[in-house]
Amino acid sequence: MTGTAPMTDVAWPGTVAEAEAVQDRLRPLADLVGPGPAQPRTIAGLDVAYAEDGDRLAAAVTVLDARTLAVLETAVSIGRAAFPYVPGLFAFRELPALLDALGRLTTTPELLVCDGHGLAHPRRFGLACHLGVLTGLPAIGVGKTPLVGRWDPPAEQRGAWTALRDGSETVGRVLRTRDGTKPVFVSVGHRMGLDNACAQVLALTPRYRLPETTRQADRLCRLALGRTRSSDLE
DNA sequence: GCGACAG
DNA sequence: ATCTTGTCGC
Repeated sequence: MTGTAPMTDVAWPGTVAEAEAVQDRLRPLADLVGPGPAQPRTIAGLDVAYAEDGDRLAAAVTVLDARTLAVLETAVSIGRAAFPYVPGLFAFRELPALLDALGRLTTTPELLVCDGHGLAHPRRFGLACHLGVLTGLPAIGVGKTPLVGRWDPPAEQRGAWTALRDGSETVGRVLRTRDGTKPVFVSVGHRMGLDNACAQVLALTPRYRLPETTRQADRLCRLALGRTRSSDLE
């Protein structure tokens, strides 16, 4: 009755200054060291696909069995971008849709793997931190390209890594998930330390560069967007 | 002042 | 993110 869209009845930033203020206010709530489950049973992947035209989007969550990587449950949410794309404020764009999709799951995943950064962010509060704090669930960020920081290229072998540093701080790791392939950028989100975050990412990438969780979510949101293209909400 | 800049 | 063909490699 009251909610199909979880965040529509609360204040949502309308300006860059407001959004940055929200990040500064929530940042202290993120747990950046909690070890998190060493052997999570279920891991969720989240991703969003956008329509070629405007800001119409489809968010997807896929819950996988951490051991077999089999898909256990999925959920999608169709909506519109809640904020323009601004590097550093990316979360405000898709958070409402992602939370809505998460709310449609019947099970609660033990870890969220986000498509984007966590601590490796200008104000140290990227999407993974934000999603983790709002849900209270352990969360990590896996980005395909850097947002902040400097690093040395890791060795070519899968598993090799180097520190991602911003100024004097280590904000994440540049991790090779496949021999001779472009590395990914792993950073802490909430309730899980960097060592475990990287271990989880390696366990999720037995064959491809990106985590299986992310790959499944990517497939699903693109499919959902296509299904709605010529039907649903105008 | 001039770039860089998650998705 | 999305728009896009072929091409190199396992």
